Amino acid sequence: MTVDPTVRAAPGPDDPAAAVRADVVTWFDAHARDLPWRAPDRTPWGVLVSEVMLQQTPVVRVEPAWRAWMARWPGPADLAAAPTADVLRAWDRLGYPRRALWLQECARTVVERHGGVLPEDEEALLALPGVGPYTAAAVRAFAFGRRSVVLDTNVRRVLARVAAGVALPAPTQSAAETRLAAAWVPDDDAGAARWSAAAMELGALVCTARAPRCDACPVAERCRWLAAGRPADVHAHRRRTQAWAGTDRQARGRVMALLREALTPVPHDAVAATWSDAAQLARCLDALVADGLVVRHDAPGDDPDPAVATYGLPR
DNA sequence: AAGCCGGGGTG
DNA sequence: CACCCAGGCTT
Repeated sequence: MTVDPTVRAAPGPDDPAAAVRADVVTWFDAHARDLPWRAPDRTPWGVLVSEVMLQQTPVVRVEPAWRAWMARWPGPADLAAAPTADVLRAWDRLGYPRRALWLQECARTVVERHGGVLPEDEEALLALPGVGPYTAAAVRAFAFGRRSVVLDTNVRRVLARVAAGVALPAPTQSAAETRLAAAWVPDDDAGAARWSAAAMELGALVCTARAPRCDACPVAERCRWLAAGRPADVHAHRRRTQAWAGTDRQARGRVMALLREALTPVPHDAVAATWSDAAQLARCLDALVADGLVVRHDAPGDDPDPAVATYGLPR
């Protein structure tokens, strides 16, 4: 079904949502973290870089990486011209290195299709590699100060508790949830951007997933979940934590860590030493090559035997 | 809608 | 040691 993004919050002085928004924004003004991508000298491109890095990676790990990254490649043209191997090394251990690939592709698209200027239009943003509904909305709000429905894991959790009265949002995002979030976003551009930033910050610092600090919450008196006695998560039985040990993701991570450190192509034997299951490693290497994260150099005489090939990061 | 894709800090 | 983190892409 389609969701009308023009749905507005009900006006009026007795609107409880408006009261919550006002208090959350006031709290944000006093408690917002001093993050570099919020600094006055930030650029729209810098905001986009931060949003991509923050996809599933915590703020504390992103901050130093973002500073180094922006110092090295300040704008999309700089990143577009960089060797991909350097980009993947700079990504370091932020995780999900395909994001680094997408970010460079994004930079090249911005240069080629938008003259090196990040577009404000939501459709144009969504068309960029690695930019999905969240990131497009976040860039519109935080880089350009435009109204958008920013719905990340923090906002989902805040609305689940304050508005819906449940411990945590459902495992998968619903259309009703998007509609609710849209209804909570103020009409005006500046107010909308401020609310989104404030709601995310509240979710990150106070209304946390693990141990919420309701005693420090600016809207504790209006929270449906707290009023209900903080009932347990209804969806707990459906949540499945992703396995790690022995998975392809761990194997891929081993390979990428090895190749990031290598200054010259790595012989297959050295790659094989990082993983005991040879068949699994072979699959992962094929997948990494297909993803564009790894390049396989066949031995002279065009021998396709993977056992005598060498591996490296793409130039 | 569900599965896949890193890595590390934390309760 | 399970859980969580400013998600996106593919099927």
